[in-house]
Amino acid sequence: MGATIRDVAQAAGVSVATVSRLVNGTGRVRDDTARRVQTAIDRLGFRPNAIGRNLSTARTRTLGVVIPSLSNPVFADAVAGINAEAKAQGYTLMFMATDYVRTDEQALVGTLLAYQVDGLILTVADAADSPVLDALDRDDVPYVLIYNQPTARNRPTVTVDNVTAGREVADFFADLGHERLAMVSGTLTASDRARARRDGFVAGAEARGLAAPRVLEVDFVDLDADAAVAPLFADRTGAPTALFCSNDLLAISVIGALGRLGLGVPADVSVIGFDGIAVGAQLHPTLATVAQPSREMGRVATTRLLARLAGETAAPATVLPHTLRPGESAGPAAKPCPADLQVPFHHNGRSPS
Amino acid sequence: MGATIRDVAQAAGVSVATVSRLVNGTGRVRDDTARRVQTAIDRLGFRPNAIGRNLSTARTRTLGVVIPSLSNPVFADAVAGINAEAKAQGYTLMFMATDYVRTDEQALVGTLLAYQVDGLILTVADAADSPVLDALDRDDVPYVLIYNQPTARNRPTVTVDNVTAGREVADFFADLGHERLAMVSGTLTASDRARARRDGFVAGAEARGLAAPRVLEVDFVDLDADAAVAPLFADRTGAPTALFCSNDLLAISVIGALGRLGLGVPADVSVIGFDGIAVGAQLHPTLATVAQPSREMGRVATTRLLARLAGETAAPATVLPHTLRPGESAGPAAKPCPADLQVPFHHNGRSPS
DNA sequence: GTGACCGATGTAAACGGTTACATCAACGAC
DNA sequence: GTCGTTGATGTAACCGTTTACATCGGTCAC
Repeated sequence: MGATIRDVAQAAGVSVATVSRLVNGTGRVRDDTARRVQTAIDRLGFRPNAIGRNLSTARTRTLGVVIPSLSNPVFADAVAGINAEAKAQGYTLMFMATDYVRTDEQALVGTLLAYQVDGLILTVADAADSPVLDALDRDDVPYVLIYNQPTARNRPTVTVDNVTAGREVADFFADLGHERLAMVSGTLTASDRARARRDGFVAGAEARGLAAPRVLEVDFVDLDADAAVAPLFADRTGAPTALFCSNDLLAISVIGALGRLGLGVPADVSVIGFDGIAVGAQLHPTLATVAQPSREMGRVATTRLLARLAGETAAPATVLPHTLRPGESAGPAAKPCPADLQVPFHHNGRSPS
Repeated sequence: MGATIRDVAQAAGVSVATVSRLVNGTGRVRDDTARRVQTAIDRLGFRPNAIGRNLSTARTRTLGVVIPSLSNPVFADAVAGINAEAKAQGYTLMFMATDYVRTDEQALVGTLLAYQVDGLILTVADAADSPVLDALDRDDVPYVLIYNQPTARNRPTVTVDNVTAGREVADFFADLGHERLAMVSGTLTASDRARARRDGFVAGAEARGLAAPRVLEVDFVDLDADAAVAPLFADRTGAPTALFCSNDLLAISVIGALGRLGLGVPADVSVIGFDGIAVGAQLHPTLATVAQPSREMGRVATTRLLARLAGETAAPATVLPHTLRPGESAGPAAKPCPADLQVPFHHNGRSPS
């Protein structure tokens, strides 16, 4: 296809070493020689083959990224941040999505490593119990985790404090007068951070003297929100008045399902999500959420990884600040007067058959 | 870092050729030899270096992807489709986002080519006028466009029929009784498809005997929706009652801005978007939109690209079906004065029944 | 004039695979 | 016994770079 360095060298009447030196700016080249070589480069449309370069330098200036899914804006944002920082430093990304199939992590990372990526940025299902990470540690491959919960293994991680955030959500609800809390979470075994959020939430509820929140685990990948949410409200009198969803996408689906169940948000049920995806602020009602600085997390993770590649050793965990962002979807608990309790359900337009 | 094929060969007491043949399944290897080699591979944790392989085979089994942004779910969905198909065929992705900076396209594609991607899938600002595509054509680099508008150059493209879709939106509004239409679009020069949608929309309005829609061009990247939308409604009597937004993200922002202007959707203004991103169906009001099969577009584009890599030549443009998906954000025009009601000065071509 | 030094450039050996071709043993046909 | 064939394996060139080291004028101090 393209011209090689040898073609250029021949055309310019110099050796390949001279061309290489000029192209990379290593070593000095006399001005008139440089001009001659440059002319040849332009004429032949020479573009150095990165593969050849990588092979001889054993570095690719490529970063591997493995995330659960691109369809969730929270990951798309992080990747955007990674991409921006990587680009700024002259690195290119190769990325793969696991689609939440935990057992695929290994193979994806394997592929990336075969391509000799210089380092990896990943979100795994569970950082505390991960064959992939064990393998990376064993082979001394540089990597940084994002979103994952920091563990006793002291793996390099960029994250928010999920436990505290969960606790704050419980406080938030308690401050609004809610007494019966619940959580709707994606598969807990597939997400260490969801577990952390739950732990904080449950602990927070307990600290405020509230009944232990019911925790509903749903299949986030192909979600039937209506069916998933229904059981929570089968028993009307004991039904929760405040729902913590483990992520915003889930919260949005849940709010839709609640509407179809005839439950108003926030009139009957308050809902808060997690992530702070941009679209949440555009919803009606606007989505209350715990916002994570996703783009920034991607940026910081990249910075840390590149620092590590440059030989520096850094702290195991970087914790970035989260923000509990109130929204119209979460309001004060309905006054617990008996009258209210009798009319908790207004059915939607569909005529009963 | 890892063991090389030579290490394995030595450990197993065979030549590198034998190891290579076993690993790739090319050529026969005696059973006991195979076992010996396999043992060595396992023991050393040998993983073939893709760089070395690529250099000698001149193929990388890597696809380059260039899209405007990952933050727009419509592109994230397409990438998910590309990723799925590529993975299924044993290809890996390298991708880059232009962040709508048109002049960056060239450099990004250049980087990808330096990495010797086997082919490219891209969405450029304007397929009819694109130095990047000219260069790719000249160098005979295989690529497939997605989302872009097919042009006279017959470049391989996977898309929906944006013009027809735009016309259908005008029809849709007209059928609902709207008479004053407008469009809010991202920068037209940065998007050939936005132009096509506008052209169809304007033509459709004309065909129905409506006044030419006002077309508002906004900076989509950092959008101040409130300021952008305001001028349309400065004169409230002449203000449009139906708004076509060139994409869903824009529509969502516009709906928010309308609310802050005190305008109800759809009571005062009907809004329809374009793309069919999943979150639209979860909004309140649900977002009317022209849905494109984004994931499928990514999948098909990948299939076509891989076919091209396998030597097949395919049709220039694949047009996938779009769907005008009604939603609560678009409703009948508010009844004007009774006099107007009696004088329907347009009809839809079908005979009244 | 000689030797040290210097800057510009060339030579050739990696890097880690693939693969055309060579080699070699075993076997059967004659 | 010779020859041809076949299957298993080895040898070494090659892919496109980088780079340590060699080379070669020229300049300068003495």
